Amino acid sequence: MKKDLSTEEKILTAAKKVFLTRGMDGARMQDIADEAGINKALLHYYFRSKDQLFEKIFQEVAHAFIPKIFAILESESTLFEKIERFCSEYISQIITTPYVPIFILNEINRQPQAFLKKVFGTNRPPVEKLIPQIQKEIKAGILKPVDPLQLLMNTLSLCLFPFVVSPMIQLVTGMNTKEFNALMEKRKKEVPKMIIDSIKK
Amino acid sequence: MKKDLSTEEKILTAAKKVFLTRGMDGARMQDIADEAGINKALLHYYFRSKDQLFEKIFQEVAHAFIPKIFAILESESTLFEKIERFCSEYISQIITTPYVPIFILNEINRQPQAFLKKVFGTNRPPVEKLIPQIQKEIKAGILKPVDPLQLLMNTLSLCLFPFVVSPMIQLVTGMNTKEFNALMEKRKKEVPKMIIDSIKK
DNA sequence: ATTTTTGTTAACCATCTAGTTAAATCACTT
DNA sequence: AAGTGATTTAACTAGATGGTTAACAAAAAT
Repeated sequence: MKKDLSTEEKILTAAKKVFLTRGMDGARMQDIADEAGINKALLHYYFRSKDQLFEKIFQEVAHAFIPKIFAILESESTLFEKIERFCSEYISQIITTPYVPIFILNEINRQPQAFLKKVFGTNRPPVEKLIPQIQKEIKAGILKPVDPLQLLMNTLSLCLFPFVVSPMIQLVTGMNTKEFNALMEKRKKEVPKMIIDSIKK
Repeated sequence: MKKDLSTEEKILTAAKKVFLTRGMDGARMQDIADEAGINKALLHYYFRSKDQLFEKIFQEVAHAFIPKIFAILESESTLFEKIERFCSEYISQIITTPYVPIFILNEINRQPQAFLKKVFGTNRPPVEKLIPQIQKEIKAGILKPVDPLQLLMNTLSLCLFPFVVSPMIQLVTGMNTKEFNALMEKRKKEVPKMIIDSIKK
């Protein structure tokens, strides 16, 4: 049973592009077919329904995006090292896939419970392991007494939000994408510095 | 729905709710009619098309949301005062309209240039006036040498982003909306403190 | 009281869109 | 060359959706 992956690959690439830029509701199967250079019926031959195709793309995108958040946070480094690595590596990755954050945010808002289940299954997002470390470092006098949840929110906010408003930033400042990315490159050091300064004793 | 309200008000209230939670593409005219407790034809009697109705809601929402950002920043206060007032007042407002940020972000991404034109007309967003102040305070030795754009991004990120992921936060932590709002209340002081600490000499 | 204007509805229409079908074509085996 | 199954397409269907129409009701104007 030989499979010609090229058509399937073409479809997946096209679907990813269309779903990422237009969202589930805004995407049209015809647009995806056109983008892939094939007939619309062929889409349904490979992926029975729009829902299934979207699901496939969602899984691909979400699993390339979400778990990385937590992999670093679960390593054996110190908190400061984790923050530095997280910001740097995460910003690097998003520069290569700038449409992903808004796509993810929309899914979170469209169906939060389904989103959680699809991304983490029955497990909780592995943040709990981080909290003891923070508390330990507070007791050790390394950190100010800080709410771990606020810390996490600050980190995610500073890394992700600029990408979500990048069209706006580029339009207002007259930057092109390259210049905007250079700005984000700078943030790879500035953001962790700011966060660490705000929590270290 | 309240029966005292005029039909037009009922429609606008319903449309706002549906558009804010589902977005332009996800909203159905029938849903808006149902929400308003009227016939779908009556929608078209009052607002000729979906586009026009959406436009009306967009104007209302955007103009209640965006200019406030800049009003404070243009006042005569010191930079630190501006940052404190901005964070506090903005977070207060968003607590009362939590769906607005994601709605705005989606419009920014859907049609950035149209968004800018609709919100600011031909004028630029009035950020330019802030930059001289920052540069002045840097020369005066009050501030570290800081990129105004990065400062602005940080402020907006820390104020807005948590609301955009609030469904996620509430689900993961098990908070209800009231508890989440209490968390945001705390941020009204913590966020400006963090920002100011990061820039003051 | 009668006409006119405004507000409201049920039924309808046109178009869009996800999804199906049946026939054609290609790749490969015999 | 013919057969076989996988691939691809044009044409089609069913249902959703934005929008219209014509008739009717309520209110305002005369």
